[in-house]
Amino acid sequence: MAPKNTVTDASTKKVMSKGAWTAEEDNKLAHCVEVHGAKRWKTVALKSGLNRCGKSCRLRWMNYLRPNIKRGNISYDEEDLIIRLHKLLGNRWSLIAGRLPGRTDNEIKNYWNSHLSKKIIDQTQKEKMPDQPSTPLATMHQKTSDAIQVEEEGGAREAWNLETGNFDVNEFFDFSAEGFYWVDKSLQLDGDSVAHRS
DNA sequence: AACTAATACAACCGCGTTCTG
DNA sequence: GCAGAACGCGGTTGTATTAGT
Repeated sequence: MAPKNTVTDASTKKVMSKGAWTAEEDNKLAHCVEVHGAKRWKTVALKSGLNRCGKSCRLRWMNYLRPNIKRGNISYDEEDLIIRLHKLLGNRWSLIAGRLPGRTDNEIKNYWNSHLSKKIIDQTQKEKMPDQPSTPLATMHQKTSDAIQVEEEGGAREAWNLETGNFDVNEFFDFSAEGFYWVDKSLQLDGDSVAHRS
């Protein structure tokens, strides 16, 4: 029987390592990605000499080793943006991460699950109470809700399909350019570095 | 000091989508 | 056009660390 920290790769039948990455593995992976590029993960996994599957290599690179990864606390602005984007996009973490330079989908997903989902629930409960306190989170949450409500009531834009309850992301973002742009300016952050296109 | 619960985050897993031969 | 391989995403789990009792 294979040890607990191994897994058998379905395609090669090889027994692969799993679990936490060591500094040595990180170095090997980083070097191999430099040579072969961050695309052919099967090749990277093979050429690196690591006993890891391509999937694992990709994940490690994307979430930890990639250049320009921003580590550390999520700022107020970032948190604000995550909340707004989640309201619009739901659990589409990679899309949300694409809007936050240096942040990974995994990091945002973790942050949401451990911090924000709880905050939102607490806030929702408080909002049911009269004379709710005006916390920054409540304000931003309300602002987003208001923006969406205006869309619904105005009916000028049909991002929300009132019959089906469906939401069309393309009505809020323009994905045609690299990155994406706010179509709805009301949801743009103050001082947002990505320009609003009109 | 020891134990338990809560929290944070890295990594794994399964599945849908896209690519390639 | 099809099948298998590879990729990418979101959900979930595992574990180390911290806080509370």
